[in-house]
This record gives sequence, structure tokens and C-alpha cells, in this order.
Amino acid sequence: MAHSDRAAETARPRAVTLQDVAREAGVAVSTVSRALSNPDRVSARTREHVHTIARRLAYRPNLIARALPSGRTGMLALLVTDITNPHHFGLIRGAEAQARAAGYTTILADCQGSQELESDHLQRLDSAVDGFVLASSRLAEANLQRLRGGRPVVLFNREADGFPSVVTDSVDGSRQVVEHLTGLGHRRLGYLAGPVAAWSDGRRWRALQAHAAATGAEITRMGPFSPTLADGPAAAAAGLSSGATALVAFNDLLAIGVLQQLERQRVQVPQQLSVVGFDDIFGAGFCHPPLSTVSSPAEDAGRALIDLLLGSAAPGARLVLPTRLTVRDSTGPPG
Amino acid sequence: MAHSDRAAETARPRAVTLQDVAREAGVAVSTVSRALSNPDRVSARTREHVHTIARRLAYRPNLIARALPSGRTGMLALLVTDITNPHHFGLIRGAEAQARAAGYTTILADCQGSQELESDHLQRLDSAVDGFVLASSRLAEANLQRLRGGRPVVLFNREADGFPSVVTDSVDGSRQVVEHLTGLGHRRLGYLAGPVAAWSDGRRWRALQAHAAATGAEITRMGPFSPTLADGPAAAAAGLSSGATALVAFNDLLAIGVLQQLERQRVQVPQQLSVVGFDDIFGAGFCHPPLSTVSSPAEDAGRALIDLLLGSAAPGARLVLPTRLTVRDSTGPPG
DNA sequence: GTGAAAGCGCTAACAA
DNA sequence: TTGTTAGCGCTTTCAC
Repeated sequence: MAHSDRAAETARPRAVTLQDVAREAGVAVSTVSRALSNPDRVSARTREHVHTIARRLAYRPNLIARALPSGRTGMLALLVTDITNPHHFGLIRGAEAQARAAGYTTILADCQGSQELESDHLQRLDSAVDGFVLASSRLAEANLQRLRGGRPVVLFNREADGFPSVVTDSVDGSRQVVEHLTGLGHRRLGYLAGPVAAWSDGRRWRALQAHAAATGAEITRMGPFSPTLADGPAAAAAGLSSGATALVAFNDLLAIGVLQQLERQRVQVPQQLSVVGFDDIFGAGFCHPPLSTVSSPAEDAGRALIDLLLGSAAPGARLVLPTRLTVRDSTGPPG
Repeated sequence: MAHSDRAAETARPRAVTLQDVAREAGVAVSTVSRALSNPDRVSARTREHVHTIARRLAYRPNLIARALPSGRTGMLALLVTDITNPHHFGLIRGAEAQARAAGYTTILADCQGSQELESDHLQRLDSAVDGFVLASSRLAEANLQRLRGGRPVVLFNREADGFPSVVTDSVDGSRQVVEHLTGLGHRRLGYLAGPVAAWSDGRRWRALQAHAAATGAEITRMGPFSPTLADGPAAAAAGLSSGATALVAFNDLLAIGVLQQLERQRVQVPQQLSVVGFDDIFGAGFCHPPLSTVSSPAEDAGRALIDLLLGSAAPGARLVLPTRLTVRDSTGPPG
């Protein structure tokens, strides 16, 4: 047949197994297993010998096979809502570092903003990893409960009953935004909402609303918009026609998209309109004009999540990390 | 003891296995296995029955256990040099879509620019996935050969003997850059080099050099620099003191970093200095000024890579994708 | 301290 | 068409 297996073509030699090492070393497989995984349960001599042989044979333990009896793979999965949102960079790096320090390999899976994909990944990876970090999960709480397989799950920027979580303080971030804006003299604010399924969206909107009310400012909600650059034009149009003098976007991606559209329309920012975002992503510092936004300690969050995941956190553990408004050039007094 | 296993705490019921389904359905495990994986090798009646029971018991096949005898996990790994480089976004999306269409789950692993991490991931994931896509691998060719485990491996923006690959046409991209710049009147160009281990770096530099020579322009190489925003200041300093009127950066990350530094120093771009990058990443369109850069069809590349990986590509298959210079505002006639 | 043997959950011959 | 039976490579009792 024309079609043949690549493996066959390259005549790849069967991987070397514990058996091979055992045979070569003249001991039982169980001894090799111990020498390699439980060094102190075997004599120093044997241990050395086995290690030498293993090295010579270039033995590599088969993760999958090891996982079957032990139930552990040494891998942790980080599911991100959208890998193309730079917001997750810090989180990924932080989680990775911490997981690595604990001897785990972190793998990432992109949910592309889709609940279906998210639940699919959750199910398919369930037997392949020792735990999950769900970043900004869009899954309804019922699904979250139902889909949680056998593995521990921790949540980032999402809270749900029975799940440990780490969230950045949207409420306080929103307060800082409102104070900054009203301090500048703005009285009519607009909120450019994110996806309804985004937990943070509700939190931000409610906090924004509460603080606006407290300071006597008016705020209207527009959207929902997809939290992407691409929805910038639609959000800009809505914001512009709302009569607001300052726009608060659900996240930086949307905010930058708005900025781009405003520039196209020659709307001066911040002279004619102020714009604020959330997350302080890659790009917020060099877009035009540089974006005022709510920064959060994403790397710390990543590390904390892994700690919760590996540390047998109480199911209800909830960590709230402080946020800080980074004022750049997209906000100023109303024209 | 205070410390106890989370699994134990939550008293998670043992996952339901094929055995459970078989017992409940009153058939043999092999029948259940077939009914679920080889539907046509079992009678319609049995198939229905087994499916019903499986659904009722909420049976989820254990990927790991399935992988042991079959040797296949249904997962593909995409190793990226640096997950914080938006350059990989398109690649990830393209690869993911194509893999998904073929029934595979794509997992990502971040190598953080480190060869050590890259080889570590390669080894640890070897038994867990059915194949690898290595994006911009920094591994020396000898290591690539040595570390290739049992799984097929395809390369992006890297070529090596015996590995199928997909690369974007750096040579032609470089030609376009040089022609654009010399067409604008530049005679003294500067190349801000990337990591020596980056295969693309050598390609770009040589092509730039060749085309500069062909057009009678002078080009000097500076660096190497780390291909990040953070090395922008160092690269800007080198570029500025080189006397070049146009700078070509190894990639957009570095180019944007340079742009930021030039703005800080109040160097007018492009009036005093032109800047070009490679990749056309997220941000290249909205940095200040918007960056002229070499765009490449990253999503197409992602799809092609998966096709090569799954399609039993000949070990030597090499695909070269066209690039196109996107001219924005960071290039202009020399002052 | 070491070996023999029983699985982990599943697939794939081989029989029936 | 279905059941029986070996394993896949490893860990882990349990004897010795």
C-alpha cells in the first residue's frame, strides 16, 4: 500500500522500558522502579548500578504508563478563555514557574471564548492531568459542578461554590476608576460591557454602578461586546452616541479597539473622550494614546493558584488580590 | 493527621470504568470497548444498549488507560518558544482548528526561550501526545535529532534534516524590506539581531545582507538582542549610534521596544529614523507610530503543520509560505 | 533489600 | 457478533 505508518517508515526502535533496564542490570523491574522513584528503598550499590544502566540505555520513563497505577501524571492544565488575550501572559508565567518548582509540567489549552470548547477540554484532559486552573471560566456554575471530573480545580477571576479561587479586586479597581474619572470632573460615564457569561463583567459593572452612584455620577451600560480589538468600532460607536464623556471598557482589548476607532474618526482622546480599560495588558503601554487601566498582579495570581491547587486548599478558599489603577494618557478632564 | 488527600476529603467516588458499564450492561468489557470505539463491529442492538448504559452511568473513557495499549492519546503538543510573543497567536489558532477537525486536542507548552525547557517538555510530553509541532525551536540540530522521541515532529520557522517543516519566507520578506527602504532613499541600514540560537535570525540577516549588497546599500549587524520589548532600549542605543538611517529589527517585539525608546528620547520616527520589524504581531498596528513589518500567514502555517503532522508527511517535506511587507508609518524617506 | 505477582483501564488478538 | 485473554509500562503490595 502507498499509505504506511510513519513510525514504521522510520523503523523507530521500540522505546526502552523498565524491563529492558531490569534485564540489563540483572535485577527485577520492581527494583529498577524503586531505584528510580524511591531511591531510599534500595541499597546504595543497587541504586548506583541501576542508574548507570538506565543512563546508558537512555531510559525515559513512560508518563502514561506511570500514571495508570499511580493516578498521577505530573501535569497540570491551565485553561485560558482566550490565548490571544495578552492578559493571560502574567498568569501563565506565574503558574508555570510555581508548578515547575513543585515538579509539575504545565500545559495550556485555549478555549477561544467558547463554553463548549472549555467543557470539552475539561473532559478530555481530565485523565491526563493532576489538576486544573480555569482562567476566567465562562462555564455556568451548574456545568462547572457537573463537569468537574476527578481532579482538583481552582478558578481565576471567577468564584463558585466549592472551588478555591483567586480573583483580582475588580470592586476596588472599579472604585479607583470612578474616583479617578469623577476627580477629573466627569459626570457622565459609559460602561462598555463584556460577554454576559464573563463573571468579571457583572462584578465590574455592579461596582462601577455603586461607586458612580456614591459620587453622584451617572453611568450607563452598553453592549455586550466581544472583548476583542475587533469589537472596538461597535463599542466606540455606542460610546460616542451615549453622550458620556468617559468610557470604561470591560477589558483592555476592547479599550484599545475603541482607541483605534476613535483615532480613525479623529476623536481626540482624552480631550473629547476619556477611555479606561481593565487588565493592563501587553500593548496598553504603547497604544495611542497609552491606556489608563486597572493593573493586577497576574503573576502572583498564577503562583497562588498553583499553591491552592497543590496545597489541598479548602474548597472554599478565596483569595482576593489588590488592583491598582495605572494612569496613562487616555484619561483627562472632560472637554 | 491534619494533612489528608483532597480526593479523600471530597470522598470522590471512583470514576466509572469500562468494567462498570460492562457489568451493568451484562456484556464483556471488550464488547463495550467495541461498541464505543468500533461501532460497526457490534450488533446494532448491543451498541444501543451499551450506549444507553454508558450514558446513564456518565461513563468517560480514561484517555491515559486507552493510550497504553493503543499508543495514541489523541493529543497533539504545540511547543512555542515564548507564549508571550503574540506572533504565535495565529499559529496556535490555525493549528488548533485543524487538529480539532481531525479529532485531536491541542495542548500548548511554553519554552520561555529556553532550550532546556524545550527539551524538557519534549521529553516529558513524549509519552503523552501523538505528535509535536515545534515553533521556532531553538534546539541545536543534534539535540533535535537526539531528543526526538517516538513521536512525529514537525517544525515551524525552522528547518532541519529529517523533519517536515513550514517556514515563512524570510528571504523574500527581507528582499521586500530592503527594496522598500532603498526605494525610500536609505543607504545605510542597521540590523538589530535576535538570539543566535534562532534559526530565523541567521536567515534574515543573510538575506538582508545579500539584498543590500545587490542594491548597493550598506548594512551593519548589531546585537544579539533578546527578542523582547525589554531589549528595546539597548537596541535603540546601538541603532542610534550606528549612523544607520533605517533599522530592521529581528522581530516586532524588539522593533516596538525600539519605538518606545525612541519616543522617550524624542527621536522622530520615521523622519529621523525608520524602523521595520518581522511578524506583524498584535500591537504592530497600534503602536506609535504603527509599525511597518513583514506579515506572514500564521494561521495557514498552523493548519499546514498539522496536516504534515497527521498526514504522514515525507520526513523532508518543506513548505515555504509567502510573506508580504505591510507598510505602515514607521518607515519613510531618510531625514 | 529484593523479587514475584497483581493490577491500573483499556485495546486487540484469538476463540467460540 | 461476542467473550476470553493477553498484554501496554509502570507501581505497589506482599512474601522471601
